[in-house]
Amino acid sequence: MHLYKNRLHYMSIALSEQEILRRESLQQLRALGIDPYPAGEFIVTAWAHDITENFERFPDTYKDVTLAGRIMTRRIMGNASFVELQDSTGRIQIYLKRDDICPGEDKTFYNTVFKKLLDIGDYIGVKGHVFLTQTGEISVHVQELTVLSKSLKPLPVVKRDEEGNIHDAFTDPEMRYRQRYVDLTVNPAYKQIFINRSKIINSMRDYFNLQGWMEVETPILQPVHGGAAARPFVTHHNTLDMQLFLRIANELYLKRLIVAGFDGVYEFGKMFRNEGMDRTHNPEFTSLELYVAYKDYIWMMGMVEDCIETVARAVHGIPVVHAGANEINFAGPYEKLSMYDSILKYTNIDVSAMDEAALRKTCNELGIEINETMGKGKLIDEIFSAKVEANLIQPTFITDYPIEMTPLAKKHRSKEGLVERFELFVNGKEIANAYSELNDPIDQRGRLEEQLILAGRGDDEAMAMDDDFLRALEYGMPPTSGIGIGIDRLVMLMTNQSTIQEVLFFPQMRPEKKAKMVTVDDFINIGIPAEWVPVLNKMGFNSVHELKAANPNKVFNDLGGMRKKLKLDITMPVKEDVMRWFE
RNA sequence: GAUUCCGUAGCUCAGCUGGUAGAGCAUAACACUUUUAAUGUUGGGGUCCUGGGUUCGAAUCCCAGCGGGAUCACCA
Repeated sequence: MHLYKNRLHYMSIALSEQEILRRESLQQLRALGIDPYPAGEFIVTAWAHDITENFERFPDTYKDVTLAGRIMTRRIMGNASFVELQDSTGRIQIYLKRDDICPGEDKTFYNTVFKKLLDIGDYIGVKGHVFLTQTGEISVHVQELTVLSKSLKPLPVVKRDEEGNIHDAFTDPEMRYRQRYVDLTVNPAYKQIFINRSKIINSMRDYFNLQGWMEVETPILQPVHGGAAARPFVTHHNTLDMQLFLRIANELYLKRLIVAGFDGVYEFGKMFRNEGMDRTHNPEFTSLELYVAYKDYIWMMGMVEDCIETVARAVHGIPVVHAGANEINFAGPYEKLSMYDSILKYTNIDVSAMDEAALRKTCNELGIEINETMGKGKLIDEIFSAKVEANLIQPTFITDYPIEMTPLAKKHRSKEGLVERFELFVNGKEIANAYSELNDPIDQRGRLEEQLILAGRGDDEAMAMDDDFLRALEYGMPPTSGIGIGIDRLVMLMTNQSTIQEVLFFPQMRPEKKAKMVTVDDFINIGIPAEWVPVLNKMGFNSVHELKAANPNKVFNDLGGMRKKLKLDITMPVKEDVMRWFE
């Protein structure tokens, strides 16, 4: 009890005035016999969006409704009040009359509980009938009100005027991302992005399942990080005493499942790459990987056209999507350009026959920065990135990449030096990457050995050797086509967002700065009364060490000042005692 | 990692060449039975991000740190 009291006392200094008031309201609710956090089920029969959409057509269906949500605004006018209630579907105005919710003599529930003890952000349940106010707003006339959950921290209040202009918007990206729960409460329009994200993933899953392909899960903790070119996160397993990596890709495991005899396998999963963060990169991101046996990359292009169009229709009803200033049409077929042809088209330079020296010269002429570690494939990629990518607004397949860039794809069936690979570009960004998968185990071993040489040259993204994967290939993998789709970027495209943070509920952030550990016991041990410890903390002394470094006379004077300022009803220590703290 | 801008009340933000900390909303009190950015009157609320420095005096000027945004580099 004593400890509890101290904690309350400590909090009352650390909390804002409004937070203290809400805690007091909480106690008063309990004192009135109202549980601010009731345990029982509250049966909801109606939702805001449905009522505002359908009330005028079917007024008779809304004569007895029960809904639940948060109080978002209150307009109290004496013995009648208007409240905007927000539930998962939207907002609706509710109308409360004192004598309706307090039919007897005792008006405490309206005058005290509703008017004084409830706040913006509190969850309530209401039962009543839907009607039209004099000003024509669909509202719920409340007969019964139930407190469902008390909110102790004030929500930011976002106001909208008649023209729909937003005032005092909650827009600080740091607060929005760190406290997504607040963001989505006061900016509910952002919920649509995440609803659409779910629709996108579900429509793809439905599409794949309809083809008879199987959803699988493969290891996130991997002893060898393979399947992509990126720096990994490293961790350690205690029992096995071994280094493990968080996967940068799942490609090699899915191929093992094709070896195992499945015709089609796919996985939606998080990948982890220990690299930069910006508006298109988060350290963990979601990819979809799909592998289908007996298919090639040409077949895969048709599958992608069909699948992505299905996704666009699932979200928007039509295959046309707005992305920034562009209008993108996902109805296939999409334009197909070989990598060399695309460079020819946008630069008038034919790089198809160039050797490494000629490519270096071309890069220099185009003003593209290069370095010695770059091989032929990387140089071509640099030219492509700099001169072509941004032009690819409508969905475009770029096909037939140089072999040096792509150690896991099959050699082109007819063109020397190329592989059977395509990437799908939309709105200037890569959305998907697909191959006719390399299933020749000897060729695969050779290609991974070339990667080791690149690594030796200083390329820290070169792929690692995976002997077990090679062993699997040696048993035999059927001809297979595989594809990877960056789900976050697909969602960005489909929801017209320019930053990845907007399509992730909890984007990676630096850790919040924590308040220094307050060592209450240490203060008490040197003779400081417990009730004065929070005051010292408030004055900025978070450890005994910090306190002892201060001027004892000033501390004594300041204690008096704080006592007055905070209107504390605690005994002032005598000066001799304070001086003793510093011995 | 580089450049640049920012950090003031619960929220959104003012605060000039340095001189006692401001507004709107929120909050508290009173009034008000169909309002809707409700209204009217009256209050309370601040570690001006942190730490140094210059100065008689710093939210303001200088330095360092922390945190965030934007642009660029690497990457999907």
